Amino acid sequence: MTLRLHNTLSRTKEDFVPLDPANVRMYVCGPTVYDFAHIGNARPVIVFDVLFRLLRHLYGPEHVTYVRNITDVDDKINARAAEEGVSIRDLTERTAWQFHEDIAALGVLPPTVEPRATEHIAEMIAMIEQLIAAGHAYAAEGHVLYDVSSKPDYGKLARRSLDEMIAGARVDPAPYKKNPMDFVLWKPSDAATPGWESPWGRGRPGWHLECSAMSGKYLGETFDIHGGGIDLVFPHHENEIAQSEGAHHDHPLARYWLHNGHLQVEGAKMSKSLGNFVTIRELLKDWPGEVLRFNMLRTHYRQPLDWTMAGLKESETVLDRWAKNAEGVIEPVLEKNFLNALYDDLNTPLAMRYLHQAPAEELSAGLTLLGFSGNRPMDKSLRSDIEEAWVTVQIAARAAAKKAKNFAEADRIRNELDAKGIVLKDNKDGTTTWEVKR
RNA sequence: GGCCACGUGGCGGAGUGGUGACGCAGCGGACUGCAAAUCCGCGUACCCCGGUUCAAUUCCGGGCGUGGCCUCCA
Repeated sequence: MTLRLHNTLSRTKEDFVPLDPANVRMYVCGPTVYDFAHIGNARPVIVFDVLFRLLRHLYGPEHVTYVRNITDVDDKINARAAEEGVSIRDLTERTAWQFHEDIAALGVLPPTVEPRATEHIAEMIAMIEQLIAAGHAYAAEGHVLYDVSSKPDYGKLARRSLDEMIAGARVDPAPYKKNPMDFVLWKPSDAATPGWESPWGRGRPGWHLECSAMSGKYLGETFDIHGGGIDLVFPHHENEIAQSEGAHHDHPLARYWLHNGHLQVEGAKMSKSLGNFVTIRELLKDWPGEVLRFNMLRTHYRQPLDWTMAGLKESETVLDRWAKNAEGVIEPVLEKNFLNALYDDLNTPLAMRYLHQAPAEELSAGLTLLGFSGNRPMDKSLRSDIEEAWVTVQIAARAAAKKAKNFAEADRIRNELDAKGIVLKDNKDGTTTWEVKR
């Protein structure tokens, strides 16, 4: 069974054949660091982490290069820094740090390379020069713009013609643009805005440029997989293609384009105006990171996902049981049906189906491949107000009461604990364990 | 307005031109002093209307609904 991936370029599933099996290369668009990452941001991070792990399994850990950037130059960053009265550097450093903490809690492996936009300004300027030389870009009033009419296949990823785009455009075209769809590669910065010296004056790069510059630097002109959220198909990825292919003699940028679906929260679009913006950080206060990860993988990555409290509870129920069942496995075994499900365009819900009736060895191996520790202890740290020693004493007292057939006292203790959110479980072997109730 | 996804049982969620995945919840049983946990067993579905077909939840067309993109966005 070979790996098959849904390619946005062709809108079909294709057999995955790497350019170089000794160096499988993947690029995923990372966060713009100006605020806490929300749960929607976590979806591509988790989904492509699973793909990263699967590729490492298939080709060997040392034969996969995964690049995920950090965007630390952006007008939203500038605005937020001004708002908070902090330096841009402080804001981006702090936010990047928070992002790393959050996704580490989700069981996400660090990528091979995590480049930052501000450290690749020279590469971006060089790329602009290549684009101008190739006739794909022009300077105008301190800006440099990409001339979309210079690339006949512009729109091939989004499957939209220039005419359609222009007809649907709702923004006023800037006067210095030759074509309303031309997009910015470089724009001027005033004294208060971060900027770098360039042949076109002091300025800063356009949003799309950094990904082209950094993917080219670390993965070469053509690499295997490019991933991101479905909203990035247009304009971001379309423009990345235009830039990279324009600068690289039309060599294709990436061979497989993968896009994850969006998520909703309790049936509604996540938006600031609805006040239902959920950050990873907030969720981690109430749920173990692995539960969030599990909840994300219960739905196929291309499907829309409704993020709900009920879903999280169900995820925790199943994951707790699995963790218990997989405990103490010495020799994990990857089962064929499970693997084949993942090979079929990362069908994690189907893969989990096989885990449900898998013996402990297969369960353990499956959980590990999906990025779960496989023997997660019950996370009691979420309720710091519970004193474990006291609970242990209460359990002992109840055991004594039961032995003396004083069931009224035994039940009283159990009820008291229950009122504090502690549920007792009498195991078959005569021991009693406890869990935190939700 | 233009382009594009999705619509499966109480809930979540795969998949398939013809035998009702799987999970959660629920119900019944075992176990238990009684429960919980655990184990065994059970039920209910394919948005609407046409079309193609011996046969459609699955293919095609239309409708409705939800969401995405077209402007910063995972």
